[in-house]
Amino acid sequence: MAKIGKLSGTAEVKLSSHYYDETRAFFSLGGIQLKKEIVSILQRFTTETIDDSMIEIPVYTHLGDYALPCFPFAKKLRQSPILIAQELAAIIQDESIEKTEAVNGYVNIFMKRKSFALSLLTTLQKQGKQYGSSNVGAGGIVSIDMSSPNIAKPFSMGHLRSTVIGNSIALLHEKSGYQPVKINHLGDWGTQFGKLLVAYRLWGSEKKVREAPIETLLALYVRFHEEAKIDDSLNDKGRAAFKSLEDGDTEALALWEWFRTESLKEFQRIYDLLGVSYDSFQGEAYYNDKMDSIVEELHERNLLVASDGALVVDVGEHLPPCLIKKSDGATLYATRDITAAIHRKHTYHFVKSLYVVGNEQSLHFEQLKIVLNKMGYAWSDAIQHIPFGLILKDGKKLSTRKGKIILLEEVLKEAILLAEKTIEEKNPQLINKKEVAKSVGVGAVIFSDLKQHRKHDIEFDLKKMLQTEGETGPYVQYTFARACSILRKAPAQIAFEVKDVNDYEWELIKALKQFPSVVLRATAEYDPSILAKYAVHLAQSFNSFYGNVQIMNDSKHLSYRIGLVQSVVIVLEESLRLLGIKAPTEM
RNA sequence: GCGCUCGUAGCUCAAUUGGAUAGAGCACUUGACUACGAAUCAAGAGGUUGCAGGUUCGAGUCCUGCCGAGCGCACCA
Repeated sequence: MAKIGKLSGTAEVKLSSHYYDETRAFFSLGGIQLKKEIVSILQRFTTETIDDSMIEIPVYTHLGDYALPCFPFAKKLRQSPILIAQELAAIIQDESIEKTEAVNGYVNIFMKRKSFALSLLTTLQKQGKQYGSSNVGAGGIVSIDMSSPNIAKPFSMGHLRSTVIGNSIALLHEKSGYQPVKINHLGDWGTQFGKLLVAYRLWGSEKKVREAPIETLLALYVRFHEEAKIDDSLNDKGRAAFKSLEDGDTEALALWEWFRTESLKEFQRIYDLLGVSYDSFQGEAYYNDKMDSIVEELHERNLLVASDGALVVDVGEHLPPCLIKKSDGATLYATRDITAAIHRKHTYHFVKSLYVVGNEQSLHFEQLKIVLNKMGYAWSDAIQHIPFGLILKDGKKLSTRKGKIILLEEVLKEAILLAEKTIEEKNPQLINKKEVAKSVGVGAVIFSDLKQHRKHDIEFDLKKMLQTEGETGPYVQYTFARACSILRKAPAQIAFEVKDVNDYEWELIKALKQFPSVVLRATAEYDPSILAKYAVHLAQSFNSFYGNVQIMNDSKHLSYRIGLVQSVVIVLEESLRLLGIKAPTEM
């Protein structure tokens, strides 16, 4: 009943408080600390307690750069917020503040643009790519379970999400001072292989598999499920075949090994395209000989219960029990995942263990954590499911079993082809066309996935995915290339001087200033979309600046504007890198 | 039936975690390339935030109840 909601509610609270701690930690660091600076300035003028979280950035530029809403003080001071704001605005002054205004109960604060800009640009020049880096992770190891495609099946669009989200989360954690360990937990074990073995023995041919491994194996798998609908005994044969595999049948093992090798070859091609690498490929099969001792441990702790011939762990009234062994003695997904979790803890001593796995598996991870907790492992709290929405086609889930599937490789190829055509049209004398087309095409696909929040289901739309205009990867890449182009033509320089700051430049400077906190927030929330949206925002600010301000033909402002462009180049490139997207200097 | 995740412009998504006039992109209409890259920029139009209550100075955001969508609910992973 309501108990379930309560349980998951607790988990949510934990998550958000964790995020809050990291944000806190960030503001106490030496990097960007503007909110804190503002707080300490404001605090001098009132006895009321002011917190970082009370400072906000106004929606409109004409309302200032920062604002303090005075409503929370009203009740205690027994005075109208409008008056409080007026009083505060009248007395606040600081060398970094240009002016303050009281509007509708807000104190609006306008910063001194010149000194603000000078200090930011100086910081950026000094720190370069290190800008936005921090040590909130304090070197802690974070294992990330990601991608994890199933052997003998094609790499589908569904696995794209886990791969690119996981990759970006790893990069973000690294930037924030953690040590990520990327684990590709291959789906290379389980009843499905028993079914595949049966199908291969019944209808398969060695020659065909050699010619087109994945395609042939997929066809066999789909056929199995079609025929099993009519002949249920096939399912029993599949289960039996898996059992014999698990018991070490040499002929079955040889076939399995062969299927696995062929699959890995194909996957590697895609990972090369995406530019994703792994620290471990230990899939489910790796844990085959490690499960007995775990089952034994469960038994010793009196957690195993016999139920309809199977062995289960009771995880509470409101959840279905966690299945450890089937009635035929074979293991299950949960058995392997429990074993893997313990093995990872022993191997990596992680401070966090993340699982970038689809929304639909949240029950499994809930069970996993409870079982580990019942085993006495306090670190079960460090396990965190990072769910994401499904890729839907016509509003429905894609299903391998029904052969309803979209191949990632074909989507990527199409994207690259389109990028090639666009380059041919817009920049035909570009030197390394192929390489750039790859970066842009793949960038478009990755970005279209990362820019929306993880948890949303995505309706698959090839046209949208290949788009290069508007809020897209290629838009950000194009902005970067444009900025690089200016730097190529600009005179080399070291020092710069800020004469004045116009509105276009000011927007850009404020956007640059946000980067470190964006990185931290994206890390803490395991949400690359925050960074992707930021990258678009920064690119928009730059393009607006570019379209309205003469950079090269104004010697008075030249040095400072070049410095600004250099800063944009640094932050855009770093943003794209953290998303796992390449940034060509020309396109 | 129960649970999880959601519901914002025609479409895809934002909204600084409860703050000011709910913002972008796509598509549509219009304007700008002898200033640095037009994969761009500038402008226009587009809204009862699924519905109904509640909490408070203030709700797209929090609470309750409906309606709708997707996913999940032991021998698949």
